[in-house]
Amino acid sequence: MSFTYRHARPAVTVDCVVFGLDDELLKVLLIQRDREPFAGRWALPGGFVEAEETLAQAAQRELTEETGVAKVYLEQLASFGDPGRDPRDRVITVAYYGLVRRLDHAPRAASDARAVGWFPASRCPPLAFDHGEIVALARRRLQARLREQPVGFELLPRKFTLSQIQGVYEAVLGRPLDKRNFRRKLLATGVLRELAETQLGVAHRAARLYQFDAREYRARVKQGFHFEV
Amino acid sequence: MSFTYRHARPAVTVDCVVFGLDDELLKVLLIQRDREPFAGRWALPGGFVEAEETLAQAAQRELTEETGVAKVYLEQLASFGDPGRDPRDRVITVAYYGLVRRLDHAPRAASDARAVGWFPASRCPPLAFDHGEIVALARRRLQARLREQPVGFELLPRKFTLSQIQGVYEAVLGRPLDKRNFRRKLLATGVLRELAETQLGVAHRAARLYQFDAREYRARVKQGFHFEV
DNA sequence: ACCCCTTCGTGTCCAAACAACACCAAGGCT
DNA sequence: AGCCTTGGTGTTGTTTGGACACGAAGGGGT
Repeated sequence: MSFTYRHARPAVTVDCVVFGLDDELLKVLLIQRDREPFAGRWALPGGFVEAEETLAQAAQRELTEETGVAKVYLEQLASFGDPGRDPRDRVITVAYYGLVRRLDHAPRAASDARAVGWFPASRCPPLAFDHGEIVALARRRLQARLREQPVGFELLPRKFTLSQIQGVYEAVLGRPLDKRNFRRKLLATGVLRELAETQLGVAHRAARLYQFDAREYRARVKQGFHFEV
Repeated sequence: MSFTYRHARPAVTVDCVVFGLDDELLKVLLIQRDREPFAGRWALPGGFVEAEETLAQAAQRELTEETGVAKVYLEQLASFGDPGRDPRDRVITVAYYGLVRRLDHAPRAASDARAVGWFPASRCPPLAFDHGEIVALARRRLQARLREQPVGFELLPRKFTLSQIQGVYEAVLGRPLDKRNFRRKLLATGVLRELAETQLGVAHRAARLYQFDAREYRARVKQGFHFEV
């Protein structure tokens, strides 16, 4: 029997919630839709899954097609499939969230995006479909992940100061942290490599630069180490 | 333009990883498939999403249709959609995981299940599709959830002893816990109501019964309380 | 009636982790 | 030279976490 075909098939899409940091403010990358439904509305970059790609590949591809942002750290968030979430038809979307170093990427609108922009994560414009809900979930997930996985570094340049990484945590968690306690705890994880360099071109004492040591991190994880801040 | 129809549509299914407890051993509810592909193989209960139901509803429905197990605590786990995970066709599945009080349910095979059975979570038979991978992820998620959300009670009768709930934690986490420390920590959360009753019909000193106080839990959460064991 | 066996229920101490807290140093700018 | 900004550093008191042992209760068996 053609069991496979007995059911009306929903369309399947992927959507990406991409976070970036800007002046210590957490922002989300959005596109302005060029087509109905919701033409002119801001929305998450995303689109239909093609036949021969994985879900994660589809997310990367759609993100790049619509915004020019490529090679991003992406992780699956959740799927949304309420009937009626898309007025056209039954559409089930698999949402991903990701983090980028904003300066490494210059988003440009393409594909069916009329424009691209960064918006404060806590104050997005009204979004198309149920994308507002997806962004809200992504923020909560990010907050939880940040404390248990070394993902905060993805928002910073490869070399960063301790003050910068503290800024990341404060921006995402939304509360100030104690400088001394934060440094002690983060350095105690042993996954930061202290560099010989310091900042350049700042109008005050230059801070030491650090780098996340992914190799060391993986080695420690293998031995049961659990990152936590 | 019929943008909606430009893409070959994958089929969308839901699958359920239902955990239950049995003699302090964590088990998973599986069905034996009656049809190709993988006829005769054990697999997760699940099936195609219908047009007018949410994903969560589809999960509950399929679970009940195939195993008779109804009204289960279910939570979305993740989606799996690699091309080739189903030999028939492109199939994307949204996986859910859930917890049941085993004594409240007497599974019976139905629909396209030839048989139903409970298997130790750490020693399942070879499973159809990528279901082994899904079970593995569900176990990891359950371990994490158990420590941060009061979900362990879902595996026990409504009234339980402290030794029983400790057994739940030991079964899921896979390691023994100290009785006095565990009790101190769990009671300190303040979400257990101590009942006037004790166990009946045991051949030794009867233990006091407790009940999870969901109302109190929600009230505390609203005030920023974070359950943790 | 007595003993036995099993499970219940309880408190202390030490170690580690955490939170609060303030001042001098460096270095560009005017 | 002095100013202004940010960098970098330790101690202390409090809280939390983990190790650890024994008498009490109560049904079963003799």
